[in-house]
Amino acid sequence: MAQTQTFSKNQRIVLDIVEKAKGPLKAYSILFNVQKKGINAPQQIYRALDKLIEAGKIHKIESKNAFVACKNSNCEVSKATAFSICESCEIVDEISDTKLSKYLSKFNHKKGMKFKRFNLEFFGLCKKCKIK
Amino acid sequence: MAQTQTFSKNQRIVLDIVEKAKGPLKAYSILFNVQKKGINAPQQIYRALDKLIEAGKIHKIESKNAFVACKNSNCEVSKATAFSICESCEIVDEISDTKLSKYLSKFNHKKGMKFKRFNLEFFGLCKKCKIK
DNA sequence: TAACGTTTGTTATAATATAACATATTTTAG
DNA sequence: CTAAAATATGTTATATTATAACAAACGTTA
Ligand SMILES: [Zn+2]
Ligand SMILES: [Zn+2]
Ligand SMILES: [Zn+2]
Ligand SMILES: [Zn+2]
Repeated sequence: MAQTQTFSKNQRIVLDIVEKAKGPLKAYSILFNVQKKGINAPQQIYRALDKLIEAGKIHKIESKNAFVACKNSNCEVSKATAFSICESCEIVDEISDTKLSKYLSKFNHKKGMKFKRFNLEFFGLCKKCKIK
Repeated sequence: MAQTQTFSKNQRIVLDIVEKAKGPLKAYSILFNVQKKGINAPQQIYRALDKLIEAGKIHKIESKNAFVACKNSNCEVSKATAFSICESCEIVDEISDTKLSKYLSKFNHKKGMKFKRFNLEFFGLCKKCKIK
């Protein structure tokens, strides 16, 4: 069972914004959104993000330098993340597919490297953008 | 069969540096390396990189903002890339595993999204770094 | 309450990437 | 061959993303 974790003030503020967002948020857009709450500097955002990522509550979409809330509560997804990304509208969806996750977690490189973690990003066109 | 492609002067210079490098290179490190060859501005590097990536000769390691030469000549890997990354020494290795590639290329998201491309990054400790 | 680790606030700066515009070069088509 | 179009280059400036460094406050524990 996953440990219930307590977060600090800034961490809660950042998590809240990211969870309420419809899509991935950039760090500076988070900053802009929380300036009324007394957070003034990028450091404060990046520090909160670091902790939240470590805790698995937030993931970074590496190809976009943006951040999304984890959809899979109580799972170890921060070590096994997969996303689908629409190249047109940029919508991002976290993929939770047990088979895929198991397949990749078992995958081992020939060169003797044992993997601790992976991140997979799929790109394409979402349903809506295909129609247009 | 893959088309033999001709590259422009700057593109060849950048490709050459990246191919000769032992590991991933950052854009500004490429820039530094080619200043004696008359390339002076980041734009010139990024433009060359864009073309080379499109051509599948170079891949971007998204989690590191760095660039590596493609190991798999004559294949369509730019649409199906996988890398192993050592978290200690940061060595990067392009994975060419037909099964893995097929498995992921066939993978389709439930939400009706058809994927065109994916990028997978595995993290762990390489052989050398495990011993230390 | 003292010591320690964590979080915060703040200023400054580093690192990564793109915009915009003027030229030059190469390719294509009439 | 030659005008037009497409591609590539050079250059300056700027935008975006991320970290360094340091001082102060807070929270926990011994
Ligand atoms: Zn998740
Ligand atoms: Zn879309
Ligand atoms: Zn490749
Ligand atoms: Zn290593």
